[in-house]
Amino acid sequence: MAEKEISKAVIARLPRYYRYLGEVLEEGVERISSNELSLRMKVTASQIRQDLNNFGGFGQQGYGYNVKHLYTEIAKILGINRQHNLVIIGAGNLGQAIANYANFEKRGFLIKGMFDINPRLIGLVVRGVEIRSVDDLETFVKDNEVQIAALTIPKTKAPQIADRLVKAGIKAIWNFAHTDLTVPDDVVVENVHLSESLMRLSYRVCSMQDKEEGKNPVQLDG
Amino acid sequence: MAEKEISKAVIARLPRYYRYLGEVLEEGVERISSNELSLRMKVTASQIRQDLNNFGGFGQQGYGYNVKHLYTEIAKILGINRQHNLVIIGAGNLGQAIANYANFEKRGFLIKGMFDINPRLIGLVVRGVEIRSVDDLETFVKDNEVQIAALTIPKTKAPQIADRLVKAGIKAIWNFAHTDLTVPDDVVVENVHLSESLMRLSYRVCSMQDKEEGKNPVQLDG
DNA sequence: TCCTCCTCGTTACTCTTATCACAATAGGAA
DNA sequence: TTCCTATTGTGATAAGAGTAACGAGGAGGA
Repeated sequence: MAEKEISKAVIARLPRYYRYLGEVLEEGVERISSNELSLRMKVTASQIRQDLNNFGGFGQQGYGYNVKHLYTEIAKILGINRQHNLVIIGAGNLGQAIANYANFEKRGFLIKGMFDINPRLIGLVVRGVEIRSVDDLETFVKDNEVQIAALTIPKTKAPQIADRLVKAGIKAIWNFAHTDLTVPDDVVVENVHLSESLMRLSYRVCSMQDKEEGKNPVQLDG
Repeated sequence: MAEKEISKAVIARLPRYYRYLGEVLEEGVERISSNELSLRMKVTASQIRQDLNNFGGFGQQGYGYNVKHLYTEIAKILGINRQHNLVIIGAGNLGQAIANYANFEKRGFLIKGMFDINPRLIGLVVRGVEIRSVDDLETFVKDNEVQIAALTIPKTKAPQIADRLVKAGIKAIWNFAHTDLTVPDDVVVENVHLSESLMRLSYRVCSMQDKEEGKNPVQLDG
């Protein structure tokens, strides 16, 4: 039980391993070596072996990894074999997009409720989930053992809603609002800052352009 | 023109600096030291100084950084002072959520068009942008000098659409499809894999739970 | 004008992360 | 059963990223 802390970078890669293993599994492949997987995923075989070894020896020398077994083991590690109850705060397009993504349910994420302040939306039903008033948030979270809240609301509203969620006993916030949230240590926040993602893209586009333009012109004293 | 390669980690932090500087600017603050900013952002002052220095000395000893100047310089670095023409492929909830986010336009991202295969959606107008048939994709991209495509379509359709975009001369793909795309070296792909983000969240929730449950029980032999 | 203090830019150091290399070992064939 | 091959698990090494420390040089007050 040495409970060695797992690096954040390793965790970040696990879902991708999981996705590729799922594909391999669908192809009917029974076993796979770290080398084969590394070719598909374009990472080094070393990294795959070392990453997996953080959680125990899933492979066998001379054989490789059993795809099905590894797939389910990673699911256990990620906790997507358990059920997570989820609410979505903000029933706009983004909130509805999340609600409509069916695969989340396959991974054990069960959307229990949606909330909004817009009276026109309240009462509507999205994929069998009713949109409720945020006034009922605390009661609902407690009654339905909700662990995770997806926050798809404007940044101005996000901090106060986050506070209310924390007080209601939520364990994690999936934050799409364009701001950083302050929460107690035992509450997890996973940020999805789309605007930052787009800015990174912009940087890379521009630096790519600069590079290509820089190549062509005649160099001084080339 | 030593063109030292900038680390990916540094680029990833720039949008966050930009966001905080924007807030500071709105507060009417004229100058800020790396130390003050580090307290707000909860990173070390060293890191801020070192990150910024990759792009030149924006500060002054004994004074700090001029907020407005630094803000515009980071915008230049990220390329969000230039205009980027954008199309959205997939006019579902996610595509519409992106189209509706007004701030993207402030950052120079101009949504030129939206595309879908669903005949019911074609012809509709979202925020002044008409939804078109994907049949018209190539022509539209060329005629409107579109650089960036946001891909909010199912993973099964994503690779072929990506190929078509690349052939039409697109420079970057903002990929929301749950798959990895293969593109030439001079095309940029920025992935937003929401399901992976949710799995990381799941891991952290579970390991937090395990930790808390592990603390409480009586230890064997204290 | 001069002096002191503040804060940057930069170098040195530490810690983390990724890669390499190889011994150990299971599988499969003869 | 025994040998050979394939491939893991892991310790050593290299690369990268983050932090600390400090000299240099304006800013601002006396």
